[in-house]
Amino acid sequence: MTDVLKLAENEVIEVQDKETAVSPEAALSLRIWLRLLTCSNLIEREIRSRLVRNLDITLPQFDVLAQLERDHDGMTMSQLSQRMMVTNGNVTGLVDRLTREGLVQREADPDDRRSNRVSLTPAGRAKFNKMVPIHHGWLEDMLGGLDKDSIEQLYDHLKGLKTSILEAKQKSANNQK
Amino acid sequence: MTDVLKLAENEVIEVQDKETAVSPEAALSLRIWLRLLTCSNLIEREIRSRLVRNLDITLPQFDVLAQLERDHDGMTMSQLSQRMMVTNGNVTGLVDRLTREGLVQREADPDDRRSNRVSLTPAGRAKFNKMVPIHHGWLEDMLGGLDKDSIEQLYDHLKGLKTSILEAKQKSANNQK
DNA sequence: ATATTTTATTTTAAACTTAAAATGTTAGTA
DNA sequence: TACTAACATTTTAAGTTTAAAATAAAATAT
Repeated sequence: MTDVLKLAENEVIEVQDKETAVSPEAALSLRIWLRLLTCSNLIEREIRSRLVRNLDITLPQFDVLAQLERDHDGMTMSQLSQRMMVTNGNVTGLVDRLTREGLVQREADPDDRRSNRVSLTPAGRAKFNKMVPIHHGWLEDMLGGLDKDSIEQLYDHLKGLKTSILEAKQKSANNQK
Repeated sequence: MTDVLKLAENEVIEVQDKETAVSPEAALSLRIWLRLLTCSNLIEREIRSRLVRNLDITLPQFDVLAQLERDHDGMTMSQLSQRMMVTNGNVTGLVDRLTREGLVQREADPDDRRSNRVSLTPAGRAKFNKMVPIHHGWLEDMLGGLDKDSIEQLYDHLKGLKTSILEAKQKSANNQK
């Protein structure tokens, strides 16, 4: 029930997490979800703490900058919240704090007085560009143990998983009608 | 840059998320991380909202019950936080709220006055057992679009990913020394 | 044109989460 | 024994997150 990881020089570490704490008889769908969650949590926690320690920014704030970076015209609060997969109210607070830091800016949409357009400031863009290669290096470290083939196959299988989830979501949305 | 999902009866939904908002030229390690994160977020958000709506419990609280369910003797706060992959302080609050609800209980460890043992109350165990099959059904829905082979392969590849992440973690821990 | 509904956003309350500091306890050591 | 380090947990401050209610503007229908 415990992952034992063998490393160089006879080092051994034991890992106890959500996934390893589940019996092998448990349904496959549960086990795969827990393994997925464990991987996701491990990466996310590592990136989160490194961002704060080394680059002085929180993970959600980094995510906002990453979403805004590609759209030079900025985007609305709703678009931003949809891309980040969080609620509208959540984005309000994040953009407030980033505005206070001078990294993003809000502008009224001239055509729709309900909407704001949010975009990077030059300072925000500069800071993000400086962080990108460092962030990328961290990911390379964590995924570096996989050979090219495994990565490609994992990538494809995750595509299938994503499709399955979205189809289920769509079906349940239809049932609501 | 947008996922288009084709369903029965010419239905089409468009999805904008972290992953689809990234260019195909981006490094594979970044793309795979974003796809993994998207899958994880989609499942987690769905489970989270269904737990609150249908079973009147939050996801983190459900996670606590799930961890405690297998150990009839309970476990310490530290063990619990390690398994849940969250900080100690986080667990303190969760256990406080669950104790208030009467679903878990704290007991002093007779051998070590620093430690508490946390365990399910009968009410907590009963509630959890009632939730398990429902929770399982939700997962089956979301993963149901995958054939058996794909699932097995995905499961194996995630194992490799997990190992890669843990090895990187171990290496960076060694560099600290 | 007026009423209704939808959309975009913010606000609110409660819970969650982290990192860091603080507290109390145990173990190891000179 | 007294000092020190390690450990288990809680507390604190700041930020994150959700669901739901509130506000305001735009789109639609009658």
